[in-house]
Amino acid sequence: MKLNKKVKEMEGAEQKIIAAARRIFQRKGMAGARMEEIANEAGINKALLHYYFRSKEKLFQVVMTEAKMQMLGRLHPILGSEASLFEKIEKFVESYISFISLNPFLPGFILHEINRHPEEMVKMMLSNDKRPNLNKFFLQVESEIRKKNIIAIQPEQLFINMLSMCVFPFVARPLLQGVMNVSDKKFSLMIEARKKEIPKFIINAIKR
Amino acid sequence: MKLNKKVKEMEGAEQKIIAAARRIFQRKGMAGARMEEIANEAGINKALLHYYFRSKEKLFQVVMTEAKMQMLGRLHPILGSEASLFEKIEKFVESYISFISLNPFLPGFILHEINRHPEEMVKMMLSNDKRPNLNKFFLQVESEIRKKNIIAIQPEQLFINMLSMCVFPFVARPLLQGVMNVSDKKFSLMIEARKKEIPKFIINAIKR
DNA sequence: GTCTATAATGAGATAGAC
DNA sequence: GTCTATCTCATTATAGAC
Repeated sequence: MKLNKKVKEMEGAEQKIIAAARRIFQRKGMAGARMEEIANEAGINKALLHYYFRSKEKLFQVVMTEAKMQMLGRLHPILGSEASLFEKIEKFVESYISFISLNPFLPGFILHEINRHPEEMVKMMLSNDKRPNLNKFFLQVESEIRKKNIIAIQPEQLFINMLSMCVFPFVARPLLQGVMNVSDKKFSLMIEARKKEIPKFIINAIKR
Repeated sequence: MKLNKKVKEMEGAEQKIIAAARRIFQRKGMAGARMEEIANEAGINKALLHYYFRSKEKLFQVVMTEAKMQMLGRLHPILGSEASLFEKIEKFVESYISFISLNPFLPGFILHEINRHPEEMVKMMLSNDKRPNLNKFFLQVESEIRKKNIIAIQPEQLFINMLSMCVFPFVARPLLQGVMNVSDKKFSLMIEARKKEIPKFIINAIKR
């Protein structure tokens, strides 16, 4: 779509709009976002939004498609790799938390929008191209169970536990900070610590 | 507000409206909900909504206040009780999952709205009355660590892990089902199983 | 491509009859 | 208390000048 010539600073209006739309949509959701707000955030005019993207819906689709690819695209490479199970868990947690730290509103955004249109959204998430390769991971877990290296656990449950512990703190951050009475600074440190703590926790939980 | 005389079936318009507002707001959020939709869901007229509750905002506050009390009110009784740590974990997980199973959209609703207005919302959540009594739980964890009954772990991290595993599956249900290719029926069974699986998982992870 | 001005629609809120 | 009809304003979208 654009010749990627070193990608200087501002890539023109189109990219500024997408960047702005990302920020606004991710924080407020499709229904809560205002086209004018996005225009202001991008430092341009409302009419330009419609010039580049025909409608709010279209602009939303761009942001959502990108979001979904980022969140799901990261599942495959690691969980489908050839690494050992424990190594895989360590790599996955570390990499997933690192990524979400850079896009903290992404998970909440996706989850909220999916709840508003479960059928279409899920179909859209999975149809396009690469359906996450969880089977390899699941088979590996079952194999380790048979070899008595880990306790008996449904692979799906293990996966849910791992994903929950990685993602939930971001989705629930303000609430958790409020309930536990924790500062921004301390919470960030705790998130950072979780990159190592979660794998330890999981491996402790399942190893024999 | 009403004499609770056996609470027959339909409790009049006011209750029907609240019930409808709950369903719509919880699924679509404040911004995504439509007054007309709520009216239809309640089987009454738009104007009646404004007769009973002056505005959309007021109606929203009713639903949100109720929601917050239900979610946070359940933290104290169990985590602040006199039970042993392991027992407490078992009780909490079982009870929290049971409750959310009956109100599956509640967590996502609260988390989304908090993200839209972090300051006010969190203040509102914690001000009113009972701030969750997590200190007792945290001290208990530290005591068990000193007694070498469990491994060293930051009590906050343990709490986050526990809450994540309980709540996240509901927030992310459609996505998880899509990614793991699991039917409604099977997912419900998995949730039910988690009441026992999560405590086992946690206790395995922390016990010496 | 980018703007200003304006049209078109959507949705919350009110008036007034019954 | 409950309804129909209507008002008002916010927001998406377009027209048209530059």
